[in-house]
Amino acid sequence: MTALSKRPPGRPKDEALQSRRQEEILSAATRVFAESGYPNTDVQVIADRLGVGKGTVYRYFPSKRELFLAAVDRGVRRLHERVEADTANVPDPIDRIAQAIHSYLAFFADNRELVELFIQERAEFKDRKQPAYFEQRAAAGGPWEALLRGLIAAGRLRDLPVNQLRDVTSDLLYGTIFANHFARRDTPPRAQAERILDVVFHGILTDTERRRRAGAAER
Amino acid sequence: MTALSKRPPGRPKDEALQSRRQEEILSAATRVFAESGYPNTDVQVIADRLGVGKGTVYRYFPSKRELFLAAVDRGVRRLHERVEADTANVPDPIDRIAQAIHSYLAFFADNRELVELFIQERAEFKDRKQPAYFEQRAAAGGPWEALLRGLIAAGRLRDLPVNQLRDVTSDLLYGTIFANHFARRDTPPRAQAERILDVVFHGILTDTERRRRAGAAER
Amino acid sequence: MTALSKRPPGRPKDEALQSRRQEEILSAATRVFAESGYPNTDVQVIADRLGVGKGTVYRYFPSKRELFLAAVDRGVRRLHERVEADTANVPDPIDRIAQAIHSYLAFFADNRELVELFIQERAEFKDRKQPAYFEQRAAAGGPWEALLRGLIAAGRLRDLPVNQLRDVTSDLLYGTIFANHFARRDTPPRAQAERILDVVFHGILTDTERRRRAGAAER
Amino acid sequence: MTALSKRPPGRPKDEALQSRRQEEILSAATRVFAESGYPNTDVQVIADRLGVGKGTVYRYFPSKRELFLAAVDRGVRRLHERVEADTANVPDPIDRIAQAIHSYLAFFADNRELVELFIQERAEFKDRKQPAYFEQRAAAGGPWEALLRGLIAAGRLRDLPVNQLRDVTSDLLYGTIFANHFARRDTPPRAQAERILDVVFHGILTDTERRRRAGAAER
DNA sequence: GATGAATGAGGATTCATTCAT
DNA sequence: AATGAATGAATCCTCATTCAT
Repeated sequence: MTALSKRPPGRPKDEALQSRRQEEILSAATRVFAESGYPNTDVQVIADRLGVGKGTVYRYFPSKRELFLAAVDRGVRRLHERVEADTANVPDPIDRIAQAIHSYLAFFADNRELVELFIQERAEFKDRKQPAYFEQRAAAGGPWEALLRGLIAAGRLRDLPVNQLRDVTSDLLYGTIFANHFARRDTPPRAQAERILDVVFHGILTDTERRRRAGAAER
Repeated sequence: MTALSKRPPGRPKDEALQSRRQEEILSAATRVFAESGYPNTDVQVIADRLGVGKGTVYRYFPSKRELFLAAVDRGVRRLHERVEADTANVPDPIDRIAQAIHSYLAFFADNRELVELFIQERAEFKDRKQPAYFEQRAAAGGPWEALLRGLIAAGRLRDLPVNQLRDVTSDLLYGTIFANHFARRDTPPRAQAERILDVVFHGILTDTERRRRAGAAER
Repeated sequence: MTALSKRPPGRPKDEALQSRRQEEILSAATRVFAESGYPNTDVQVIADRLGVGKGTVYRYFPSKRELFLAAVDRGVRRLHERVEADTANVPDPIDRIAQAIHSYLAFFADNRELVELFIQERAEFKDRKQPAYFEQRAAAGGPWEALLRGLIAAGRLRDLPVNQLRDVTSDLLYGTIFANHFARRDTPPRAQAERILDVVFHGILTDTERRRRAGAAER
Repeated sequence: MTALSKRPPGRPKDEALQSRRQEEILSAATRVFAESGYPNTDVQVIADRLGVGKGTVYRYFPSKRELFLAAVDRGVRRLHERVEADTANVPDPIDRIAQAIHSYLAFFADNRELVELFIQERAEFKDRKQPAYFEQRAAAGGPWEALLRGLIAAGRLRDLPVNQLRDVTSDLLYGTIFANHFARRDTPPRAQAERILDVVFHGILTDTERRRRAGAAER
């Protein structure tokens, strides 16, 4: 609202308040859903956690389902923002990949409860065409594919299908955060990122073994 | 029972019936849970699917919860058996790894519903110390670690911590089946296994890039 | 069946076996019902206690309800028989009353579980015109009323309505066995009978007080 | 709340409503439980009787069991209050006893359904250490024992153990209300109290018979 | 006759959602 | 706007009874 616009009569709607409230509710909801699971979560408990009435939660989200999905979407969005922010200023493309992997792991180390939400989304809302996470992954994939293509053209990455590169890496990360969570692993993100990168970049075979297999393949 | 042995009065217990029924119920339950999700599954539906009464299901499993967990455990067991059977006669250890990866992917391609169950187990039964899948993974890990150690000693695998090798590979597979399922990918297991192995064995960098990075690291 | 009667062809029905079985079942049922209460009692448990199949119980009693009521009726009958037997040979009528009271208390001391059954009968089967106990009490009351009338005529009992004498005494006994049971009192029947008789026979007032009240009443 | 105090947002809690509702529910529950018996009572019926939803009943009492026990406790409390109120201003201790007995019988004549509840409590909740009625009886017994002791010291009551006096009287009353209820007797409490008191105060023997027995005892 | 496998009606309880205050 | 009292649809599980063997 600029200084020039006519201020309407009566108490102005406080839009900022609205979205601040919404943010608070989503934050509390994320924690509670992660702790108790979607079906075992009472909306009442979320309200209690916030110190507001149950009706208030319903003023901001029309149903438990919408509240949950909004919490998931918020999580996916925040993940994306984090990775974007952390990689924006990394000049070398391969370093950018490395940084993205580290940011990803660090984000989930800081937001363990989101792993739960992602699982629950899938367990409860099988009707959603695709989980929010995968929608995002598909949507945000373009720039990364371009980056990979560039690296192949530059002779820095092996000439594999871009899809393959992307899927293997994404799946590995995805599996890692699940496994971290389920097996209650507590590896620091930095170390974990390095180990993953070492394998993804160099593979697990020794040079000798690689040559042997290359020879075998030729024959 | 010989002709001479006194037949006890009344209807004889049929032991075979017991376990046949149990198996049938678990199979139907797996499908229904996967389709509808644990909380949305009415035990009545499982019974209907089998053409038996609800009470019959409860004769064999004391609660919906136990039924579900038994279905999960059965799935984990069958996965393990499949991988065991497929790898038992592969002489070369590296081929054995490759075969295990292929079997794993093939198993889940044939039993898509199990991915759902694994998710649901985690979503609903957060109290279980660890999901059945991870318990199994920990329990069955020993032989694979020995195999990896042998390969390192033989100079065929890079001298990385065995843990790292194992976790990265396992996590990658784990992430793959989830992603396959969620993103509704339909890659044939054979092709998918090859792509994964290509990356895991050789990494994604070109030889040139590897040398460059090695040089950079030295300095 | 006399020695002269023609034995019918085929295996003779073993009537004695029938009623022995029935008796066994009632005995077990009495215990289990008393322990667990009617609605919480599984017919299965009664069968287990006897080491027979559930179906067998149903061969002898058409329903859980009938089984329960038969157990109650058996209890009432046995109480009656016990009192009859114990008092039959007591010549003096007042001694006979005293003996009846003692027998009654002794019977319930020996058959605590029957108190439970009487309660449960009333709690569960409010449709029965009157509990079995009270039916019996009404049916068997005649001889006792005659006895009381005789004692009044003989100037040994105060000239009170026979009803009053009977009801007060019966109610006192009835209340006593309930209270014994509920308050887990463990007074020996002999002592308890004596205390009751002392009050019932002589009242609780001193002679002085009785005279005082008699004087007051006259004025 | 003064004009100045800030009224908190939202619908204010109505404390009075709470306890009014609770009382209404207990009253309806008492009637329905008495009519149908605990296990045959559907909470829905209680709600219907009140014209509220089933959920409302559960808002005030966490389970059918708790609701029932609260109804019993309320009954015991009301009985106690009635007797207290009726006897408080009776100066002569023996008259006080007489009044207590009358109040007790009158209370149950007015609240027949409570007899049912007491039975049902015992039949269904055998795990409660002691039925509410007996807990109350033990708890409230002290003053009465003191009163009896005083009367003995004053030479107005026979020198019998206070326990005996109390138990016999209590048991008689207890048995009376049960018998009234079961045998569907409809004696007015005033008349019934008088008959009971007549026996309890003076006993049933004639003076002649008492002397005879005293003489016999001496020899 | 005896048995126990199968059944399904019945009932307690929960909790998302509504709406009067 | 905010609240929390009220609601009733939804669902798990039990167990008396039946009946094939």
